[in-house]
Amino acid sequence: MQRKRVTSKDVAEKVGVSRTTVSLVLNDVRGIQISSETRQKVVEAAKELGYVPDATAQALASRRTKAIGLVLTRSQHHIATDAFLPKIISGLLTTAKKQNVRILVDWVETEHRESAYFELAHTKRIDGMILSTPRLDDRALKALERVDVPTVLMGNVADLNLPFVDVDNVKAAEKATSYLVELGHRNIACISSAPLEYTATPERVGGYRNALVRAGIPVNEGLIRYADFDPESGYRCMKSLLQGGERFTAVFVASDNVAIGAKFALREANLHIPDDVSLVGFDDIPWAQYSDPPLTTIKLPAESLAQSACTLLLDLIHDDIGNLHQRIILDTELIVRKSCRPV
Amino acid sequence: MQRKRVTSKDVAEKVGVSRTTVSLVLNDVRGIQISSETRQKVVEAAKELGYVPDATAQALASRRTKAIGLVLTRSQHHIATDAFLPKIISGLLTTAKKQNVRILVDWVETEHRESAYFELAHTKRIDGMILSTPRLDDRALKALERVDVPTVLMGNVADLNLPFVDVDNVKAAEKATSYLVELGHRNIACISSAPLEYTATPERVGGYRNALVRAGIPVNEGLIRYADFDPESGYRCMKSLLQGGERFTAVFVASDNVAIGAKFALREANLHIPDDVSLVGFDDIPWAQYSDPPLTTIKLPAESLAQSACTLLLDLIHDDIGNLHQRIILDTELIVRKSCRPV
DNA sequence: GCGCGTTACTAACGCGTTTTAGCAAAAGGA
DNA sequence: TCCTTTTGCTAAAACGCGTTAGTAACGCGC
Repeated sequence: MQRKRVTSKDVAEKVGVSRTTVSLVLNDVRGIQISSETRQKVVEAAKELGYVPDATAQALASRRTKAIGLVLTRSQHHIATDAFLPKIISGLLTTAKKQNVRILVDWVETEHRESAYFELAHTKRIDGMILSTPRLDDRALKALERVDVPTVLMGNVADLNLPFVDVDNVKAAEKATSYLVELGHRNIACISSAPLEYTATPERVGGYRNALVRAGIPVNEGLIRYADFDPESGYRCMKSLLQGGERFTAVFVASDNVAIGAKFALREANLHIPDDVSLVGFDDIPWAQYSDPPLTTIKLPAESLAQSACTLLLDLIHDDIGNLHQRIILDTELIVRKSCRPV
Repeated sequence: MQRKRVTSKDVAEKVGVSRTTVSLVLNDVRGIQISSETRQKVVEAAKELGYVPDATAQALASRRTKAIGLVLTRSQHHIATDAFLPKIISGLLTTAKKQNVRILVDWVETEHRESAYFELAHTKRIDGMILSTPRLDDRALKALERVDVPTVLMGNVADLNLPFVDVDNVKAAEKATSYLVELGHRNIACISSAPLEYTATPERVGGYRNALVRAGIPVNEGLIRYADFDPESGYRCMKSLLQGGERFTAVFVASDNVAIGAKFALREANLHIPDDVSLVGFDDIPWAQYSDPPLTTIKLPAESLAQSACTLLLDLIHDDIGNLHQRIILDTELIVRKSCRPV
């Protein structure tokens, strides 16, 4: 079955034209004159022979790989339990497909980040890259500013001059917390989605603080815990909160995935939602609406986020220069379900 | 910052040798004689100049892209809600990284599958591919047998002569169902993970049937429902079961993700787990152990599955001929938690 | 019948590697 | 001394495409 590869040369010979003509026709190059008769013959011959251009040769010649990288920087364990990744990939896939671009998932290990970004850029396997959940302390990121590969971040890093796509985490967290305040809660705890190095964390916890301050409620640091993405960390945080001695009637958990564990800890302590404790989540993962009771949460438009990131990146790649530091902020929405009640 | 690309020519000139020598040294080609003095000089010069080989040129010349494809065939919605994908990706990433191979996620739309597989193969962007959750009616799969790109399936298709990696779904489902039988249940319902076209479905439902038959319990077709991967379909199936009039005291749900929805339907009907209904799941997604009550389920080694698939594929790529029809079956384990009780 | 513009192509180079074939010098053996 | 190996390297040919510069043929106006 190892029938020989069909190259553009074969097509050219079959029609009796040059390879150049074949290339011009098939790539639909504008501003070039080829009789529609020849065009048709080329197209037909190509189809007949089953000609599929060799992607690597194309890439070498055109200096475009038609592939973009999704770069993950977290640990293997965190990737495996990331309730979010499927949506990102789905979003990326849909807009990439439309533009006839492929997606390369790459994983940069925590240890040698600096050189990894550098290599990623110089290897030229991809035309651009999307970095998900950047960290504040990622010094390697700074290097990216000077690297010539278009990059967009999913999630903002304040003092970095790169284009990014994000939601307004501060506002979203405020919304969630204010909702609890409006229900009359005054002792509201907070469990973050991740450690402080991840940019979304200070933003969301900040929003929580803002909401309290605005309502004239003093912020009690003893009611704040920092989780680490997965349910297990949520479980630990909630237990710590419960054992901490500080009283609370509501909790804002800045990640639904974390909330899964947090909820379990409440249950274990024989506390009921929403009767004993009100709970607001963040993300609106599929589980949220089938949770018992259905979880009130902030809906984070993950797929749109990915799609925007992808579109922005592709613009960047084609413009070469254009919107060098564009920022896209998407809206979030509070989905009220049944995990909260008035005090 | 557009400093010129460093090519192997630059390295060669700096050391005063030919490009060939540079290539031989840097690729550590065996059976070739180069003085260790020259070797060292080349390595140093490469590092000094920051030489990173151009992946596309490498691919064109060596006819190896050092990339494998993960091909998804389901709908966008199903990809977005796939609680499984992160583990697959994590598993793939770890073994791929070790072998210095990249992962390309590709999505073949349902409509034009046949040509899509063909193109994927001839494009030569990838050295091989992994197909996840194949479907029985995928006629395009047959074409894959004759295509010259190494392929491994995650999930078996009985009459297909391709290497695959899978768990013994029949046995696993038997294990789960038998567990319920042993607890004294006789009216056991079953909700599948997916429609019948997906190969795991008939296998798992088959295992459920086997267990009943072996215990001398007649199979009641009215107690079987077919879900569609996501929680929502699980919710629908359970509701349908509840409204179906047939009595049951236990349910085997062949997917934890589906169980999320099924559980919600039970709750809505004011039925308690395990007091009113015992529940066994399948997959052991992170949620399972933090569910209330913690879900007894079959642990499907997703990451190992992905790793095996990746290893097998890479073997196939390198051997060219070797284990052409290898099959790897991984073990599953029943994780007993608290969602079941004796009648 | 000459100049000029347009139409419809092609020759040839470039992309940055890997790979094949081979060669000069040094070493070893008789 | 002459012949054969071995050692250490190189020149040149792929690899399969994109692209630039250029040209042949033709029509048209004068």
